Amino acid sequence: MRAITIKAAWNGHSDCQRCGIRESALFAELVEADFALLHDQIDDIDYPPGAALYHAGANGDWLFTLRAGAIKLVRYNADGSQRILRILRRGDICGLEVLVGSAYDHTAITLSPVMLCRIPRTLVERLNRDTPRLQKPLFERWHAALEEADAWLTELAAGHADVKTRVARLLCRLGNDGEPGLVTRLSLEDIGAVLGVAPESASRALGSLRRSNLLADVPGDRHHWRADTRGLAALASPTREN
Amino acid sequence: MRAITIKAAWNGHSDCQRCGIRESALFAELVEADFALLHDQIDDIDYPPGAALYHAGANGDWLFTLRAGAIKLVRYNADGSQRILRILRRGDICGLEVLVGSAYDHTAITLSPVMLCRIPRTLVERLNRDTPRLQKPLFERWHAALEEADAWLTELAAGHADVKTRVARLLCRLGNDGEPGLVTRLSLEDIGAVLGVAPESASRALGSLRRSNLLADVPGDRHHWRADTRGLAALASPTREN
DNA sequence: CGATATGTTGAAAAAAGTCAATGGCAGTGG
DNA sequence: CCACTGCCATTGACTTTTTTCAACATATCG
Repeated sequence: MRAITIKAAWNGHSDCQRCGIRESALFAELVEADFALLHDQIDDIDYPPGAALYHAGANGDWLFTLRAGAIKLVRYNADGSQRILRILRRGDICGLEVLVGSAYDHTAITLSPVMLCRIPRTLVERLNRDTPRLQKPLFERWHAALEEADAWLTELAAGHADVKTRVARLLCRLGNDGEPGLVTRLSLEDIGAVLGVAPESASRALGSLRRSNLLADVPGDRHHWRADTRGLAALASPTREN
Repeated sequence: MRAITIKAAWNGHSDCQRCGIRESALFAELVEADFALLHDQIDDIDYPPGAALYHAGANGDWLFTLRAGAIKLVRYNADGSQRILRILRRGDICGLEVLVGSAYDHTAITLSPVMLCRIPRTLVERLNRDTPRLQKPLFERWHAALEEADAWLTELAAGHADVKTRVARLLCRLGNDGEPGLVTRLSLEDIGAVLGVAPESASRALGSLRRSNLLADVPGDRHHWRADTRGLAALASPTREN
């Protein structure tokens, strides 16, 4: 591990009322009056790939809403190896746990250039006290996180599916909403840390997918792959009729 | 799979104010006045082993608090195999998700004789609307469920640990609070469904643990094992100094 | 007392891990 | 501009772990 000096770029305060992901954001159901409280408290920040938003166990003063890019939530084992527990995409929230305890449960690291909103914990707590409108979205966020964890346990964890199948499933989950066929690229080490396999095994699985024309590099773009989403999905689901 | 006719025994309404797990229960922080609302709405029910509390996708009208015994939360794959996502113990809640959507996310099946409280969804919703005291415990429950899912992903899912180690970790999690050294017994199929391994592999791991005197059957009790918790923990954690 | 479930064990096959060598590519510094 | 270095990915050969298939044991239940 090397020390990285990351310069996060501050883009000013967020205008939540005109936010591009407003309809899916935490504050979707707030009304005009509520937004007065938000003014100047939420910062709009960019991070380069590989930046740490926060570390597991650290005291948490902020929640984050991801507006573009991808973030991995990581936990480190006693032996120093990492395990990736979730990968967050546009519209996802991270750091929700600071509303319960005050420490972060995971380490959050950017996988690509990231644009996000940084929301003070105290603001969410105050809004939640003052209006009943925030509670439902908060419950829904908890539920979504749990659903995601459950899906990883069923689809991505070992058992009844070989590495190639699970890599295909992972790639399906990494699809970019905007451009179909474009998936965010992970390092072999990261794929290994998601699936619990050796990086070499991940490489062999990717190689096999490439040879089947289900996956290809994007020339000049080291942050994405080009993927045959339908083909991968067919491989990923055991929908064979026999 | 065989059809089972299960007769659940109704023990009358619960007296939440004098509940044995009151301090850790959902309603721990309610005050005297709130309990008036609870009267006669919460049922105290017993289930035999192998009973289904509810099925994934079914409409959910109840939450459950587990007062004794163990419950598995299961999801079925397309090919009919089961995956166990969590195992709930005394004090745990299941069915929280009905507060968000109205359908259950998993199938809940008892692993042993179970005593639980059945709470109507509408009651929790009303209480949560009328008093602010329920929100914090609800958030904490969501958080606890997510923590548990994350722990399973890191400790029990494959990767950097062989079957024997993971079985040892699972057994550590199955310890009974009341009687140290007594752990709730799972079938080989269930262990397989938790760890994502074949039942035969689970059997071999258990055999190895038995031969090391870390595990033994309890004569006359098919619902428990006797385990050397310290020895298992030593096996489970990679805390070797070398 | 069979009949069915569940658990155990052995032997062979398959999957994945490990170790090591190689190649490409980006960034660095002459 | 080019060699050099470090990082990451790929590939092969070999080892280990786990699965699979099968046979057999044990227990429960009508």
